[in-house]
Amino acid sequence: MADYLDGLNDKQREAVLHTGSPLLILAGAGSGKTRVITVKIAHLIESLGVSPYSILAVTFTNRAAAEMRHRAATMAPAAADVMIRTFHSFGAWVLRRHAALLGMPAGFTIYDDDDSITLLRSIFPSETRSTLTPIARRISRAKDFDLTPDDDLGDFSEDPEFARYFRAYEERLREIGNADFGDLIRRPVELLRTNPDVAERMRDRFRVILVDEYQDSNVAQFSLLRELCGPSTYLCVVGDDDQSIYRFRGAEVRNILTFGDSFPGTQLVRLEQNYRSTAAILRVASEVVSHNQGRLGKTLWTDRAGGPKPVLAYLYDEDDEVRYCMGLLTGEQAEEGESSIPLAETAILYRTNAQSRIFETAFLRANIPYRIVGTVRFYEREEIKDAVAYLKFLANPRDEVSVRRVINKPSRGLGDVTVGKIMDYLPETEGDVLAACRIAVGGLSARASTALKSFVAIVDSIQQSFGTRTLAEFVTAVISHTGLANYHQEQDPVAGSQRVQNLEELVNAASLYPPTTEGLVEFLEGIELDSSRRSDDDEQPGVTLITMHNTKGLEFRRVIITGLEEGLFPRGSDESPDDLEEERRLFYVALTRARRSLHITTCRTRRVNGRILDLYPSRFVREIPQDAVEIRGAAAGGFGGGSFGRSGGFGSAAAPPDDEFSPGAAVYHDDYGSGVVVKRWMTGANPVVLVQFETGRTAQFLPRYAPLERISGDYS
DNA sequence: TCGCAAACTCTTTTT
DNA sequence: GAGTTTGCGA
Repeated sequence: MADYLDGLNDKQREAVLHTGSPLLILAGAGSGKTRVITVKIAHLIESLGVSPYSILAVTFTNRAAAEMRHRAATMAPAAADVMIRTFHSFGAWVLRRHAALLGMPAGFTIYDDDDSITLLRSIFPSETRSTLTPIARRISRAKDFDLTPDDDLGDFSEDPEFARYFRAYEERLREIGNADFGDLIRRPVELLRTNPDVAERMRDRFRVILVDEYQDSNVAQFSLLRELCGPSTYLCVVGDDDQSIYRFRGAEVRNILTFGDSFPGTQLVRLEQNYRSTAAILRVASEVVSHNQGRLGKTLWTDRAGGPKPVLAYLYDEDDEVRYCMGLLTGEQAEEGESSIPLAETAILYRTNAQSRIFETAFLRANIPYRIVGTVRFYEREEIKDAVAYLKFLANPRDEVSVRRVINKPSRGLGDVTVGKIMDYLPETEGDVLAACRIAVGGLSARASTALKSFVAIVDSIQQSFGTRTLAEFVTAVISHTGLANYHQEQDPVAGSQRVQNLEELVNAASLYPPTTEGLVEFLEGIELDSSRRSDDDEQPGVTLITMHNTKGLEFRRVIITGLEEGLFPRGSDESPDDLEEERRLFYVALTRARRSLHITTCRTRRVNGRILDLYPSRFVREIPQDAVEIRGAAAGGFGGGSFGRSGGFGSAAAPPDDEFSPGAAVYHDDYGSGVVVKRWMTGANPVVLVQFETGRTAQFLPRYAPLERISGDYS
């Protein structure tokens, strides 16, 4: 037996060696999932003689794809030829090859959510961005479910007009010839369904399909798998229903729950031995997730006994939270025997990106090195999107959205009115925007006409220089010719140089591609689909600041999960039981990232959007058995109505009757003094009140939890 | 058409 | 707090 099988446990080995029927590997957190997939790839190639060319491995993130590629190739060099891609990148690969069959230009580029909104705005100029944003989101969601405007969209919107928006959007997108994220999955499905010969060839090529993180697949992705799998395809999916955290973007836990029904004869292998965390950490995680109903069920175990008890810290506010974290980092408050955990082995986790700022500011001031994962993605930076828009326009001359972005950037006197006039000529030019500009020049005011001429001249000169030098040189030329570099430099002298640096990074990235149309398109696709690309590649080791979502697949020696407050995590708004369970799974993911040391913090007060909110510990905190954690901070003293100190477990809140706080009621708050309730509304099941205090400050509270009392003297 | 200021609202998570 | 919309003056 090949030596790569050494060191696998029985279940892992069973999963690797399995052949024949479809296989579902239910892999708990830290159970060696990636190892099993990579060994399986090596085994398929080296022991079973499967051609690497006929293996397709699909992941959800570029990071996971890169890691899998690396590990597989290390084990079996031939694995370098395996197609390992994200779902979206695979979809783009399929589309690129068969674009003509779907009436798309081969040089189509990809619209992100922002571009979709711009497109909607160009179709419905009288609607504001804020009305179109939710529509764009719904369209995107409908596509996740493999739906078209002709399908029954009742589940997506009560608005009967929704189908109209959706249809108009689809029509315009097809005229332009570009694809949005949803199309990267849905249109390949369409292609395979309507072109049996193409589907046949595809199935002939990919004899083995492996899918990672299957619990996060959506309906459209399931459809794609369905079309790709013929009677002789070997399909193996790996996932963990407890780690499904992307429902909001269409992920269907049901895909994994009902996998066996969809693919009859499925074998199930459970990987339940955890190699990552201590028993103390696993206990917390298991207890928390056991509160969920919809589970396949799975018991993680480890033989790694011992390790410090996880710490639950009750803190005053977010500043206190920062101090607490810094204390851990600098070793002042480190747990026994753990003072030597290096910064690079520590991660601070939070629910929303906005929570990172305060850590960033504090760490900068205290000179604590940190790296922040995933806030402003490289491609989403304004200057990058600008430069890319010029390039996209070059790749697809019908790309109205990109033209709208840059036609007046830097400002050359071409406003909405003029742009509208230009676009009116699109039908005459079959959508070619540059041609429309050329026609429009004649029918404009002298000023606008001159401005437009200069834009056309710039685009012309860019076009002519394309292909005459390396792609990097070309991109450099675009950035300087268009005036973008100067524009961003002057626009903001402080941030400007950073922006110019980012543009230089874009040039760097371009140097990897040839100066051909194909090279350009590939370059753009790489940028559009890989948001993990970072502009500041100073990979100095430091604390990791990261959202819980982003930690999937990662692990750290020490993990600090912050902001365990009701309303923040779980996020309170419009919570359905399903939403709540998803939040709980997210907590489970966060907890199981920790190898040895785990801290959980909860604050009684937090500034959210400039307002100070009184908060109550997350219900998830109450789901942790008291004896499973060491409690630090203000827990014993009690606050906010004394709910913490009560016997019978933390969290037996003494909730005042809700109707005490109707508008007009005079109230007294322990910290802010007296005031009047001005507004009262419901957030989920919780009433929220807005109080105007005599000091002039206003604040929102959950009266159930806040130290807020009714006093005599109504104003109503 | 542009730039500025004031008002307003909405607030997750990501390919 | 940020991003967006709206209104006004140049």
